[in-house]
Amino acid sequence: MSEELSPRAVRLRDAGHKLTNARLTVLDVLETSGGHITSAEVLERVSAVDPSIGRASVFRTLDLFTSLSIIRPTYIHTSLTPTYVLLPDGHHHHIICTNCNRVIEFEECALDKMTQELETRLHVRLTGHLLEFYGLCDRCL
Amino acid sequence: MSEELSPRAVRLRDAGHKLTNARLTVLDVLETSGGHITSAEVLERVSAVDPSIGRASVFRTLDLFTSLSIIRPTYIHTSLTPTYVLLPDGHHHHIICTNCNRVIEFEECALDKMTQELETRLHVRLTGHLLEFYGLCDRCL
DNA sequence: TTAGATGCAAATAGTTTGCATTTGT
DNA sequence: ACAAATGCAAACTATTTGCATCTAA
Repeated sequence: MSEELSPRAVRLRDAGHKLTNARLTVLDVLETSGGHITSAEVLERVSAVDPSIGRASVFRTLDLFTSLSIIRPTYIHTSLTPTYVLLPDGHHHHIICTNCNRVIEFEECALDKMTQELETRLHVRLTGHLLEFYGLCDRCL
Repeated sequence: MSEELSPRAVRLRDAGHKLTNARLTVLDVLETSGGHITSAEVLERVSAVDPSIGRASVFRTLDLFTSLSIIRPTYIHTSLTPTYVLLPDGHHHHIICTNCNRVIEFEECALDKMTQELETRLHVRLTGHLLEFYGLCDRCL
């Protein structure tokens, strides 16, 4: 089985985890999802690709990826289900419209200095971040 | 019933919602909780204060407060339960240790300019934000 | 070879809903 | 007075667990 390994798959393997079919499939679904996806959608797409992969493994994989900071669960509007956000380079930024729940993504990086400052001041090692803004989008103003 | 109204209670009333016993109790529990609290803890403390308040009302209130940006659900470590974070002045910042799940809060405000820049560039009105960093705390390094 | 990961199905837990009743304004 | 909110309990849905089996390294 010699597919191209995505950088995240390498990260996974380097952290000492096996590159199983279930994990690689979930990873691929996440990576081709555009960045925001609910667990229900992951389940659906995974079993479209390979129906033999069980629900439990998908959840176990999502938990594993979360603990590795590969993804991050966040709330968009459903209270019952989180949305998983891929953390592309260990970070992610978006705006959530509190009226229509639209998600607007944006790029920035004023946080690099802040990261360094916090690492020094608080004696921590930071590997990623999520920045969410809440407000009204142009359509809802 | 003429208690002192907290600024958030005023905000609630001004948004056209009734100041019911259930809502004021949930608000008080949140405000005296230190800022991070799960729905289970809210339920527990609310019914310790007034056992006649039903579960459903607590959830309805948490949803209402979320939609008003009074609180924000976020994931700390359980995948099944979110943690509600009070948004003190419409924003909140913390670091989550991905090893021990400790939450470290910090102050900052380099985001004010970013907020203004985004409002202009993307034609949105922003009312709050949540900034989460992930990494290892001093005890886990 | 073997620790780690899986799939299944049943169990669990958290949240939501419908509706008759109550309450804030 | 009356729309809005409530409490109850049942219904629902998402997630987790235990365990025998399988598989990547």
